[in-house]
Amino acid sequence: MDIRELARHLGLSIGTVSRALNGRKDVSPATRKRVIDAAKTHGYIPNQSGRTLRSGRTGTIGFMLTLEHDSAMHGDPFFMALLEGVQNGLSEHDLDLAVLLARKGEDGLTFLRRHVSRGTVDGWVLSGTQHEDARIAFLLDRAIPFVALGRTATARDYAWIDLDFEGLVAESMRLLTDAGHRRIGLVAPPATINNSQIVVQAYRAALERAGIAFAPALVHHGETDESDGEATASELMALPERPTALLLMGETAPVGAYRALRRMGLEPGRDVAVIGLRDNPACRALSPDLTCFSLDLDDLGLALARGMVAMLPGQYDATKPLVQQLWTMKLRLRQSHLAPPRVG
Amino acid sequence: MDIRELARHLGLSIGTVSRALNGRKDVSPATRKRVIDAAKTHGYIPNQSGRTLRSGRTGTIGFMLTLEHDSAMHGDPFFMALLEGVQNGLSEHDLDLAVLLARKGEDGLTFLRRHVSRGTVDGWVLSGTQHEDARIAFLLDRAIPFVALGRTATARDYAWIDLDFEGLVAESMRLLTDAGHRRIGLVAPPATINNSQIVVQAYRAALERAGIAFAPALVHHGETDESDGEATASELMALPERPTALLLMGETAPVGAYRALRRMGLEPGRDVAVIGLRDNPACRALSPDLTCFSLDLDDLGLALARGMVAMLPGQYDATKPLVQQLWTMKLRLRQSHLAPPRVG
DNA sequence: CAACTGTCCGGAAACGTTTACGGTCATCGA
DNA sequence: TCGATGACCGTAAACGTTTCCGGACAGTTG
Repeated sequence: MDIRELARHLGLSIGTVSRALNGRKDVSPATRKRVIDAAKTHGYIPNQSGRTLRSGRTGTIGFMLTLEHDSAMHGDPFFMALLEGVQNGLSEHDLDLAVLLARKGEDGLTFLRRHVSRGTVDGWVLSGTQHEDARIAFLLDRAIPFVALGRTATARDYAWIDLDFEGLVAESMRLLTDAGHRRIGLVAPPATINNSQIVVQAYRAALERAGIAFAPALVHHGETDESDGEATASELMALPERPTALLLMGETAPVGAYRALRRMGLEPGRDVAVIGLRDNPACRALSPDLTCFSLDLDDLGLALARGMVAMLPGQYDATKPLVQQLWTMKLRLRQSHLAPPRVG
Repeated sequence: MDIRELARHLGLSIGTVSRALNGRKDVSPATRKRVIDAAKTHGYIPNQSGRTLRSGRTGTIGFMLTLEHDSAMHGDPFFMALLEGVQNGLSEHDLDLAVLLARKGEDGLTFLRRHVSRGTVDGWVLSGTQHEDARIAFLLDRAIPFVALGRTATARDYAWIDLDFEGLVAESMRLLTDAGHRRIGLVAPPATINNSQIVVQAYRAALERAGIAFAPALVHHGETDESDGEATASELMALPERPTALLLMGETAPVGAYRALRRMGLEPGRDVAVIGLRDNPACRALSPDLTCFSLDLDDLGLALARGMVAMLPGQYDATKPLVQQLWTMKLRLRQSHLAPPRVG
């Protein structure tokens, strides 16, 4: 069933049917209703290729998932929950969400270039932003709508939403330094990831505020999944002057860290203070309960969708400021941070 | 840069350029090379809408994610890891993967109908198959290629890959009944989900084999996420004759169950035997270590991709049998199942 | 040498939709 | 009453690509 057939059924021209369905002017209310009813009963749904080819619009927003640098996301429940929020926000504007994965060995830029020239989607939600992110420049240069989940180093203006890692780290560090901890291990994402830089800066600022010297050995950059959490926790605790507290900026890193600590005969929350990143199922499974931060992913997804829609040609208003939001996460005080600053 | 411009650059016709790029006959090796080189240097990538409109092929496979009945997947790391495997398998055939989410309040069938008539993708990977799944019939009727992750009740023949829940439950039950457990609580997915039926059947068969009467009160159907795991574990343990063992068929249900047990003063693995479904980060965080089953999601994803590709028009061979695989999961014996069958 | 065969390429018609542009009425104000 | 103004609808040209068809030419065969 295509538009031609539907038009024939109605005794109308193709053009009128199209205008009626798309809510354009130059159609009488009576015929519009007639067309819409007929479309419904005949189950007519416009072919997307034809529509896109002509109008340039796809009605779909792409969520770019690279799995390239962020292997930490594999077992990561973060995105699954986020996606639903994004789709809900987009549904309000009759848009669909398509999560696109880069191919094996394909870097983010060629992935994006490929999909952009193919015209797969109308706009992009970017995640896992690097400190220097070529994707941002690429999209800005061609004026392609996007919103980034995460900031980057660029001076150029673009729409982003990011978690308030500064605040999160500052709050964690205050908690620990106030309790007397002076050697605090930090597990941060790979240095290329923008958040990693932010985390380390906030960490150093907190140290300075507390009058503690910065010890590079206490900071570890790398993947932040479970196995890496285990490996780096072991390394940190094997240091000659080992830390009395650990700050783990990964979704599942605490799971591995707990295991590493126990293997060394150390009990989290009693012998070593531990603070995690986000209150996810994996972290909720830990015992003693992990002190970490919580976040409503549905809301975050909704905000991303709204930010995205605001960038679309129909909605875009150059006079309005771009969406640039910092999302604070709420500290969940539990037991794992309670270990006193005992020296090993 | 479109094909017309590229053709002009080369002094060739559009048709020849298209044929050269698509590896068709009727092009001399010399000009083919010239065309391909020019396309690369000029960064020409065919527009997908034009291509699809004419050929009917999109070069994309859709992974249908409903989030409708399976809210258990929200915090579920299962799919994230699976998707990468699927994409890797599809990349071998130059196909892309698009994860499509149903809109809020949109049921699976209308979602599918919408995308099928829009021509979004060439084929589908279905998950969360219901016992009576209208999507299967819909796709079969229109001869649209698909592979389902999960079986259904239909007698019709189609491609599927499923986890061996029969074997998984049988092995778990044998473990428990051999140890003397006679009251075993079961937490299964909602009854509409096909796996739920299989699980319960295997559960009942195992009981019969062990000469134990079936007690309906010990079986709970419902969501199997963390909070539901907590709620149903509480319910089951509040029974007048409470179970001495729990079999939890959800990714994160054990996390909630552990919490529920401890709140009642019961220690998993000592006072109550617990067996979980899959060895994911959340379950690895539990202590005592959860006895459960492991599975290589990369391989599973790859198999899904291969099964999908085999259904595509170019590859489909009616003489070959459809992909219908049962994937066995390996039992990981740890501590949580060790509780003796003490009566409360 | 004629007829045939095959290789390589250009021309042009699709695919299904949107949308600019005219055209036909009826209505309205002067 | 007549031109002007809208309201409404049909026509046709795009959008970018694939693919069928036929033509030109060279090589091969009888």
